[in-house]
Amino acid sequence: MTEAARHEPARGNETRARIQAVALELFAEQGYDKTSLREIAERLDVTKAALYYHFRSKEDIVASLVEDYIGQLDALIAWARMQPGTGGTRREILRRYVSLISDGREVFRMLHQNQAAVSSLGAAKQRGELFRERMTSLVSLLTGPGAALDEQVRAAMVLGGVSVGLMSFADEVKDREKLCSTVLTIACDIAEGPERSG
Amino acid sequence: MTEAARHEPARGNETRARIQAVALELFAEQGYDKTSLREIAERLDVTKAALYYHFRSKEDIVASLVEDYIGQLDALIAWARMQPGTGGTRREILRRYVSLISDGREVFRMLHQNQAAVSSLGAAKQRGELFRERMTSLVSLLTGPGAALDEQVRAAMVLGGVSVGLMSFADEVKDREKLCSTVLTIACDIAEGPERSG
DNA sequence: GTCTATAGACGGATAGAC
DNA sequence: GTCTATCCGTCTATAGAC
Repeated sequence: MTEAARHEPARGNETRARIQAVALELFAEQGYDKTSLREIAERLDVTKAALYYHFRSKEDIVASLVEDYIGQLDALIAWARMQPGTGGTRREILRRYVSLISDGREVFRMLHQNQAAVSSLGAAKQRGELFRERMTSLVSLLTGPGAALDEQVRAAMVLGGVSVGLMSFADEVKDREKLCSTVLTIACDIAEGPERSG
Repeated sequence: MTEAARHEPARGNETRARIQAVALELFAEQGYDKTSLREIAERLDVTKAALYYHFRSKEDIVASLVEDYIGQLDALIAWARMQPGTGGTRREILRRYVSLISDGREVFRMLHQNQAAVSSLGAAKQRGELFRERMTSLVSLLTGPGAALDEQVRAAMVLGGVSVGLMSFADEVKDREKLCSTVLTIACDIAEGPERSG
């Protein structure tokens, strides 16, 4: 074959990517339910029907957006499960988690602005509750098995704090790298809080 | 008048409250947009039209739900503005904030599951961005004016952590008071972190 | 790959009887 | 306060031409 694989024509994927970009922006901005396919199509100067060439349904568009992000989260969890439960591992988990959210901040924001809408998606249900489940896993990995309640609460608060810290200041900071390292430093500080004597 | 005030008949307010309760549950469970007035009416064994006697619109229902919660948040901010910027004040802000979220956890959950949907409500826009604005105020009150970036980030992470901590474990803990005090203790610990030497 | 046209369903909201 | 009936708008999705 002198060309790219038949079912992945270059132009087609370009258009597909443009659809995803516009959909992501609109979903995050004004919500999944309030964004119609007509609106997405208008922004791209195509018609609704054109969208259906690239995606089976509206749900399919959001699913394609979430897919990669969830995959990375699962990869992080899988990696963490194979590491020793040391302080160094926990810091590395947080470091990777911060990077993951920072890199996928658009999707992350969209996801959290539309939790109810996205959670009730058929595909989402098959994959389990998108977030709750993964957050529980990460909490376990940060605390170790059979941790006391307050350790679990602390770990959950660290993860929640990372999200809020990154998202709240994402738009009003010039140097994203610096924001990430600030958040990471604080997160590690919090996570190690109760074990300072150990 | 031997009866209650004419425009607040007992039965009417009972029904109104039942509508609010059902709506809150459904909005939180499956989302604002995916919950139709027909569905709410069916649960109450009345018709859609009956709902319109108690509320002008669907938007009006959710607005009535949010009203009280936002009012309490504003009251907390107003109170905090009149206090001295001491460590004791900051702890008291956090204590009240924890109570506020714990008491209004149903509304809080609904609100966060439907951020996009609720934010684009007309009434919401008039009151300013429901959350962002208030969170910024609270961050200022926790850090004092002109704080460095990392102090602001830390304060934002504390507030985010409180929400996540309370919501994540709300369903799997028997003693809510204890969860609140655990979260508060950790929140204060985090908030005081960088000032330990001062 | 993109178009026009339309099917088919559902939602919010109102009118007016009781 | 609650009902029946209905209007009108919008949406997702599909059929079929180009």
